[in-house]
Amino acid sequence: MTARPLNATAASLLGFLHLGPMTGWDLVAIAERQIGAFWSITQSQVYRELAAMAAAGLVEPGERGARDRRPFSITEAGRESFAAWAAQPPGDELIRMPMLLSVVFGAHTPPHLLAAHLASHRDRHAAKLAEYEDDLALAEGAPPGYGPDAYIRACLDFGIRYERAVLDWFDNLPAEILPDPAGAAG
Amino acid sequence: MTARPLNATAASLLGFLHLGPMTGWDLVAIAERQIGAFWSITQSQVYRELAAMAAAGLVEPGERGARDRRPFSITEAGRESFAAWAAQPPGDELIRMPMLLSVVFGAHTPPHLLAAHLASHRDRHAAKLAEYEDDLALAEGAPPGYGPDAYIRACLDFGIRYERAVLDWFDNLPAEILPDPAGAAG
DNA sequence: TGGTACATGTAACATGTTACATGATTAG
DNA sequence: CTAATCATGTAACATGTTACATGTACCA
Repeated sequence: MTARPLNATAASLLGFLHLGPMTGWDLVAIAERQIGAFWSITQSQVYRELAAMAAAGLVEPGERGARDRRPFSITEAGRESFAAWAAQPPGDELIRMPMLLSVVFGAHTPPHLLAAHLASHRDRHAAKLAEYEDDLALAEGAPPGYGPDAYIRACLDFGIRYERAVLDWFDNLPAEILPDPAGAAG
Repeated sequence: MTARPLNATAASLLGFLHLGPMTGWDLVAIAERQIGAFWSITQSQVYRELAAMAAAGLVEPGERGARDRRPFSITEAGRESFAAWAAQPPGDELIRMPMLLSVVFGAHTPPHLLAAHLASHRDRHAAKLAEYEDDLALAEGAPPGYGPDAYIRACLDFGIRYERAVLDWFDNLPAEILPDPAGAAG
């Protein structure tokens, strides 16, 4: 029915369904793991998009299994729709950093409070970096032909470079903004 | 009426209104210039939020001027609301990069097409970097006491580090993904 | 037998996007 | 006179978020 172009979220679900039939739950998990760093998806979105795509004939529900699992598989129309999406030039990135908003208006916040918030964010970014580096080590340890392909590794690499840049930024903030870099003794 | 906590978009409008009364148009322009890199706002959002905040008593419309300009000023309640927002720990960042989505599913796209899309994005990032670097040069050239404060400069610095990291990523993609880095002769 | 993880789904709402309608003012 | 820019606003829709309701199966 719907010839409307796919949105990126729906498209990514179709992308994963190329690997085989999956339930909404599976899709949430794989999306979180593989694209969570630069494309967040919530559970209710997944079920909503699956329902819409099923109505549009892009996916097909299979038999309900144990625990009411309902696997969806991609249809031929779904593959075509996905291919059309993939051929389009990707849109511009969207970055929303409430933390930087806090920084721009930093003059309105008690300095110790702003510093504490920044330190907390720095920790989170450090943790993410560590996580991505672990993933990369795993990827590189995988026997040839196994493990993530070059495309997926490139995304991991992006995450690592991004997090490193963010940490560098934290560590080079002027003392008036972040007096005592988290984790540093002196 | 509304004691509901501010959303970040509304809060940033209030933040700018600390500088003095502004019209919706002015706010769009200043937001685009100062926080556009990490917080996008559209015109219709601005007018909607202004209307909502006026209803909630956080801003007050002034007399209409030439060209029907309608300046809004922040009220005392608005200042309080903004201060409360600013004291909260900033939320997590949200990054949405359709380009990386294209990369993850890169195996489904004709290589020359993907490469062309990537090259185009690389150009855009290079342009942004140049723009931020110009801004920084301007900021550093300003006489002491004029020009952007340390907080605003820190955000600029973020933009520069971010764009550099992105460009480095492009320039280190494996040849199977981006065979001929844009702008490079050999 | 009780807690945790699995699994699906809905409802209500907030936020963001796109397109359009309308008109004033200015510069050439 | 006319095109560009300034300026406000609405309508319709798409997308994203949060909270909740319901129930299954595994494991200690």
